[in-house]
Amino acid sequence: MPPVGMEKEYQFKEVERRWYELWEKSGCFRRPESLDGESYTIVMPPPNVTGVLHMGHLLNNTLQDVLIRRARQNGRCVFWQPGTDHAGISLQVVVEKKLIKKGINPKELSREEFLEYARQWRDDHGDIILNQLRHLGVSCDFSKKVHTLDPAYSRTVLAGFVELYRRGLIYRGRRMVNWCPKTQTAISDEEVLMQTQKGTLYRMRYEIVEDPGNFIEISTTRPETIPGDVAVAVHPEDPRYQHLIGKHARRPFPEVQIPIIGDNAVLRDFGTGALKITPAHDPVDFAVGQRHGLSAIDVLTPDGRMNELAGSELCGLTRESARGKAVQMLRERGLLLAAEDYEHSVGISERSGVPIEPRLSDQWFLSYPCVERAKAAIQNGVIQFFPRRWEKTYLHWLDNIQDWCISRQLLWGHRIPVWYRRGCDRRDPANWHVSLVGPADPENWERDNDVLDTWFSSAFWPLGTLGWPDAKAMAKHNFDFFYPTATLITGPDIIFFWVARMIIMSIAFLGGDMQQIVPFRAVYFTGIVRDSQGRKMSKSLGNSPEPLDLIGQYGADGVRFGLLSIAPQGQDVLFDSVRMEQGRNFCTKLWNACRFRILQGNLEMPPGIIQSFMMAEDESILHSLIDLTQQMELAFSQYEFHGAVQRLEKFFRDDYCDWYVEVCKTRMRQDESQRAHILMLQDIILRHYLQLLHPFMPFITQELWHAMGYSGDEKFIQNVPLKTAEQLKKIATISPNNVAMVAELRETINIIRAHKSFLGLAKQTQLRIYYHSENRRAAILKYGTILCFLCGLGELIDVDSLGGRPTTLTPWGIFAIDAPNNIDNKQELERLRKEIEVMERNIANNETKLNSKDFLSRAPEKIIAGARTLLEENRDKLMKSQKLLAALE
RNA sequence: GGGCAACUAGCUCAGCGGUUAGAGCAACCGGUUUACAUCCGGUAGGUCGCAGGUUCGAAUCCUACGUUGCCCACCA
Repeated sequence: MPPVGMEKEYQFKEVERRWYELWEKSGCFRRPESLDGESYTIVMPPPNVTGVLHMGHLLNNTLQDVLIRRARQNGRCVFWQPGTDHAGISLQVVVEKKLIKKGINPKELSREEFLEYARQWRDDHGDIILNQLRHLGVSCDFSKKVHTLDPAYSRTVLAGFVELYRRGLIYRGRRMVNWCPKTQTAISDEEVLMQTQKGTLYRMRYEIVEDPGNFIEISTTRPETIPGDVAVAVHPEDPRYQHLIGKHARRPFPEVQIPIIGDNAVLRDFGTGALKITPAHDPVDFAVGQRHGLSAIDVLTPDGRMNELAGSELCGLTRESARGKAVQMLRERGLLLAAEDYEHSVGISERSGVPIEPRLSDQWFLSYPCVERAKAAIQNGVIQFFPRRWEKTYLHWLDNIQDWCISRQLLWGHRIPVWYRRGCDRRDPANWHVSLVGPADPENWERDNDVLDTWFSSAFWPLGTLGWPDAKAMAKHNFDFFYPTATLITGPDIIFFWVARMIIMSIAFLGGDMQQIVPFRAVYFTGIVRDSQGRKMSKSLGNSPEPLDLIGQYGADGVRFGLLSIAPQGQDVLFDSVRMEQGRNFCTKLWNACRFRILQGNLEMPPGIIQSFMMAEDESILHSLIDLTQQMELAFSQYEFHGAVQRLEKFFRDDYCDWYVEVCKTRMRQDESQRAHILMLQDIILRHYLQLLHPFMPFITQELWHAMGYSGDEKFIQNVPLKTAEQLKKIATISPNNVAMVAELRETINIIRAHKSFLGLAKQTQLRIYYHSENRRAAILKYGTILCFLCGLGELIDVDSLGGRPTTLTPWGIFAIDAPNNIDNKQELERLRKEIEVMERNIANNETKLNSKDFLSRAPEKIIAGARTLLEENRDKLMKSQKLLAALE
């Protein structure tokens, strides 16, 4: 097929738009209908419908797309599952705010009315991120998109709940939970962020009832909870207070007698060593209360205000203002002894940013199943983490795992599939109905108003998207073929929220061999994208670039390549738009190199290597290509994309463009007969290189694949089988001697270039160069033209004596540029002296080493031999350099 | 309080027991003989955080310390 014309400039915008459209239209991102060979599945971490596309999405989805496209090249049966998450609390907050703006009070709406608004909002905004990701070139199967609130996926989630309940792992209980007073729902431990805050530690005293006029001193940071005190606790073995145990203290407001008790939970050396016990508002106190049969007095309302039990003076105040008021009341009563500045940790609700309130309430909890097996999956390597260090974090979490509060007092989400018998005690399990379909006589039942934690629903993501647990749906989705998925790409910040829970649920619900039931075989944890100064990207700092603008400016390929080039495995990425620019520049380079090949004309010969035309530099570039291919194979097996893109670029710029193509120019000028052979080799190299590069830069490689006429029957490069390094080796015989000789030639050229630069002769292109060589005369003769061309010199002349000219030492002999007599060789002299100095030092070091008995007796033979060779080489080189120096001086 | 990571050239990072520690960017010098100035050639720049130890040999392994970042933790 004749190559189509190529424009002088690469128009990435037009190219990227055109190919993406073609790809989608052709359905080549779709999960194949016929299931041939091995599957390769990735589930995309579903973006929140409330989310905004950010740099993290770009990095994450680039990595997934790289793996997916490479898998297609390797002939795998690929399925990349996209989707969106309903984002429970986050969406509810957004919609409530919007309603209030419109003058609608969300609290006055019925459940259904509110949900209608919420659904509308989701339908309007939910797919924005997925659509934006198309600009990045993601090749997921959009036709299989799943949303966590889709009816089918909802059934998965609720079926999971029902089954866990049936197994006795989900239970309802009145327990201390993290309460968010702002959103007024319980949240899980993982959603509480501990923050150090400056506060005040108050020292106060309660009077001993049995011993009027005497007091017990107590430390607290929360005087506003005094009305909830039901006891004072001391350590049972604390000699200061032992005698008070069994007596009573007078709680100041509302005034009442409370017992003084002994409990081991009290730390003797903290504060005064006496602790006020407020079971309704502190987890430790709650435990103490349980042990001593104390009641709990809840003095707060759900929105964080004091209630009537707090007494008339405090009732109605917020937590914060009640604290000030309580301090004032203590002072008035002469009970406040001190108020010291105090730094301590406070739990903050991740979602709303306000301090959480430990609160006693009726909630649904999950006792995690299969914890030991979930640990084993990592320990035995059934699931591999990249980088490995996250394994420890994961295992540590599972070692200390607590039951999970999964109910949320929200409207937006999967409503808990539990019904309570109307008018009966909801705490009695006899009055519960738990099922997917609900009770047969619904009129006698009321459904639980709560919904499930969003993370509970995402725990089923790899299962539910493939139809689990419905047998028909699973068959339709070819569950058995596509499960387990290959690699999960996500951030380490959700290792507990999501990764661990998916592993647990999958193991809990699927039976059989661990290899077959884990949700994925590898997890790659990305770093966080930060700004160039290492700060987190945030709206308020204004340091977060707009992803779509970046793509518009540098092209999707440029952005992908740039991002990967600065994203070492598991390390944070310091964003720098200069890198995107480099990515774009590399596209231009690639474009020009291919354009140059096209300008050389069509190739009329059938493909295949003609050994008789093969020259050392051909073998050398093929060797580099094979080496690159091998490195790519290794990189993919180790998830080392950062190094991979750097190697790809280095090969292309240094080995192919700046070396091989330049050599070819000379050769073709010298000898037209080689033309076809050279062009064919370039085609072989470019063709394979485009394939290697394709996962990273899908658009330009596709465009060039087409423009270069490589497409043949298969229009899309991603579907063309990629040759392995082993297969490549078969296309030609490569002699290591020839490769080594080319390496010497390249080094010789580098040295002569530097020499010329040192002498300030860069502008002179027609100067002659003299040489004297002991054993490389034939090679120099053969490659003379190339050498002159690449060094920008005129003519090469073999001489016995180089006279007094400034000379330089290369692997191929001594070279001397025919410089004007008055040339300033000061710099060259200096360089030579420095080089001699370094060499002398090295020789001395090496001699010492080789004179050491210990070294000779203990070091391996190979190392000793290496040291000997090096010493000899250096001595020889030193001798020659000294001669050169003498001649120059 | 416990844990994890990082510390190598001005910046971002490779190297993770064996010859003289590398790359990209930035800096500096120089270059357009028709693929490419979105390019090419060259130069300079490092006692590998600090102190010990193991070893014939340490940037690399061990220990302590320092600095920074992150995670976990119910001292009120």
